[in-house]
Amino acid sequence: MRYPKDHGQHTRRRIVESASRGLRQAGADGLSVADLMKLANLTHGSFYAYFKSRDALVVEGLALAMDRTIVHWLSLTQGLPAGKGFDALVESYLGPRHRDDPGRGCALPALAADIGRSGPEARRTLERGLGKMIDIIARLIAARPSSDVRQTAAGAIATMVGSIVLARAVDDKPLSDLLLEAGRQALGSPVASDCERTHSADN
Amino acid sequence: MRYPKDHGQHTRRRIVESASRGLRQAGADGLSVADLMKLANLTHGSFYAYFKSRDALVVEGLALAMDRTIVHWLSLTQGLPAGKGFDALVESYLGPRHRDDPGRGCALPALAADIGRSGPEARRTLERGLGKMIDIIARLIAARPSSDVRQTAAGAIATMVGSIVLARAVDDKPLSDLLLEAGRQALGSPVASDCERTHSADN
DNA sequence: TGTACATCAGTGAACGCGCGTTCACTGATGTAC
DNA sequence: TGTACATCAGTGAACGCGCGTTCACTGATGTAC
Repeated sequence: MRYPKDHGQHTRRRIVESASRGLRQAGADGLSVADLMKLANLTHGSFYAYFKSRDALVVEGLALAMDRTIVHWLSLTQGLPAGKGFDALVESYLGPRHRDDPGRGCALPALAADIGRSGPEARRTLERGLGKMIDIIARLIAARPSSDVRQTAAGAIATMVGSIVLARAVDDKPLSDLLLEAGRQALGSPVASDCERTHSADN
Repeated sequence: MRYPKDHGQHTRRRIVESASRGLRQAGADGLSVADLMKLANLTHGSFYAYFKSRDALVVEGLALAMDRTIVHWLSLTQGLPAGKGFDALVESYLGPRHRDDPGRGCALPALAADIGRSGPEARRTLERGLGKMIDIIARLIAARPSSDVRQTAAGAIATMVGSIVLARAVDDKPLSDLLLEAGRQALGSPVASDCERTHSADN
C-alpha cells in the first residue's frame, strides 16, 4: 500500500469539512466544484472519485454542519440547570461572533432558504437536524417535553434563525445589533423568559 | 409615435413585476435573464434596453416586493385597534397561504439570506424596507414607539421570517405546520402576547 | 542492493451546456408628400 | 389615395466564460525477484 488504507476516508472527510464551511459562507450555489476542491487543497479532477455529484456533497456538508451545531449546543448546556442552559445557548447563538462567522455557524440561517428550493435529500437532512435541535431546546425549557413544549422550542429556533438571517443581510451596524438584541429580548430577557416558562409549565 | 409614449414604462414595469414574483419563488440566483424575460412574454434580447444589468433588476424586484408587503400590511391593519391589527398581521403572515406561495409573499424569507451575500445596493434596499416594516409593527405594539418598542417589533419580524423560512424548508407537513403555529404562539397567543404587551408597556 | 513492475490518489485537458451581455437586424406602424 | 421613408420595441444569433462532469494520464511509492 502506497497510502495508509484509511487515506481515502480522511481525504473525503477533509473535503466535506471545508465544503461545509465554504457553503455556509457562500450559499448552497455559491461555490463551484473547483472552488470546493481548492478549499481542501485539491484540484477538481478527483472530485467524482469521492462524491457522486455536487448535490451529494452539499447534502453531506449540510449534515456535518448540523451535527456540529448539535454537539456544540450539548456541550454549551451540559451541566447547567435547564434555564441557564437555554440562556447560554441563546446568548451564544445571537451573539455578534455567530453573526459575523457564518462558516463556523449554524447551517439554518445560512442555507435553509436555499434548501427550501432544493431536492428531497437535502430537505430531509435539514428536517432531521431541525428535529434534534427542537428536542434539545424543548428539554431545556421543560423537564418533560410535551408537544406544546416542542412548539415553544420550535418558536425559539425560528426567532434565532430569523434574527441571524436579517442581521446578516443588513449593512447598518446599529440595526444589525438591534436585530440580535431583539432576538435575545424575545427569548432571554427576564420578563419574556419568565413569561415563556410560565406558559410552557402550564402543560 | 408608433407606440403610446408611456409604452416603454409599462413594459419595464411588467418585467419588474413578473421578475419580483419569479425571484421570490426561485431565489435571487434561480432564474436566468432569459427566464426572467420569458415571464413577461419577451425574449432576452431587449433586456438591456430596460436594465443596466441583471443585478439591477434583482434590486428593483426586491424593492417592489417590499413596497407591496408594506402596502399589504397597512391595508390589513387599517381601521383596526392596534392589538387586533397586530394579530391580523401575524395571522396572515404565518398562515399556510403565505408559506405555500412565496412568489406573492414577503421578500424577507425568500431572499434575505441571498441578499446577505450580495452587493450593497440590494442590502440597502432590504434595509430600507425592513426599517419601514419595523416601524409599522412598532406602531401596532405601542401608540408611542420608543427604541425599546422598535426592538420588540424587530423581534416579531425575526420570528415571522424564521418561521416561514423553516416551514418552507421542511417536507414533513406536521412539522411545517408546527413551525407556523409556533410563530403564532410566540407572537399572538393570549399568554405570549399579553406578556409582550406588558413588557413593552413598561417603557 | 538494484532493477522492473504494479498500484492508485490526484491531475488537468476536454466535453457540451447555459450563463450574462452585445448587437445587427426585423417588421409593424406612423409621417411626408 | 398611394407610395417612399423614418421610427423603434422587440428579436435572435453570437461573444467569451465558467459550470458540472468525464477520462486518459502522471508520478510517487511500495513489491517482486
